[in-house]
Amino acid sequence: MDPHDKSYKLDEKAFFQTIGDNTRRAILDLLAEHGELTVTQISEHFPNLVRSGISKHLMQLRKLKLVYSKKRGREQFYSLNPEVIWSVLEPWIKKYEKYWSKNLIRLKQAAEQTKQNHTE
Amino acid sequence: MDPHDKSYKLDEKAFFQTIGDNTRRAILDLLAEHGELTVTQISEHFPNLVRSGISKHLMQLRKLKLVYSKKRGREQFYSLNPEVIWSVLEPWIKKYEKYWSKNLIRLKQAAEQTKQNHTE
DNA sequence: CTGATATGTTACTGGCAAGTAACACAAATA
DNA sequence: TATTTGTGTTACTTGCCAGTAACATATCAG
Repeated sequence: MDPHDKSYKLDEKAFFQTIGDNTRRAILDLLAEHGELTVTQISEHFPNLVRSGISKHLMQLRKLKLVYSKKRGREQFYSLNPEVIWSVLEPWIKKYEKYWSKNLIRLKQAAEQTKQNHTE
Repeated sequence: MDPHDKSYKLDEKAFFQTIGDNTRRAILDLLAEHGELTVTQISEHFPNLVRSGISKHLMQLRKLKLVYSKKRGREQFYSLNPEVIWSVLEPWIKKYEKYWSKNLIRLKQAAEQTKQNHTE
């Protein structure tokens, strides 16, 4: 599966199974917090796992395009790809939106505050 | 977020693993569409699976409280519990909200339209 | 009561996925 | 050049889970 293939469509099953793993969800959290990290830097946060295992998790996240990855020298830098995460989550959420109007109103307020804080 | 903090990942893991299964996600879709269904009615939508397997899936959804269940006579009726679904999803989403302000703005609009259509 | 229907439970099996170890290879460094 | 460092790959093992079959229990119909 080519991560640069534009026609590649991420399915819900693969997505939810992927983030159903504690280690991969923790990796996404680390990337959300630190922005850009190498494999070694990520591995240092998991002293109970070997580095090659972390590398395998990162390859899965890459395949699903949940993370960006670019190589500089011999180091591979990973960072979050929130658009893809949202592109899978949003359609699934919207199927239930008729039950969730009140909750979405609350989320809307959070979004507006965020927009004020981040005028990017 | 500390990936070694055990308290934060328990519910999320079970939740994402649960909806990572195609059959269980399809069951939730059925309940979202039809409102309230018995085990037999749900099973009829899965001709390739035996009924006891569907019952096991429903028990998992019950255990996580993703569905309501009430017994009438010898029939067990299941329906969606969207509040619990959202209660797990929202905190996870919010960790990335600084990346998602634009997306949340769009979702807010959907929420407001929904509120107008369902004035409940 | 007798039998049929609706649901849940348990033991079992096959397949998949996480983790590891050992290796391969490229890039930096001495 | 030789060596170390950073990353990815492969074979292997282990544990878990979806699905099934057989059974248990409760409720309804005749």
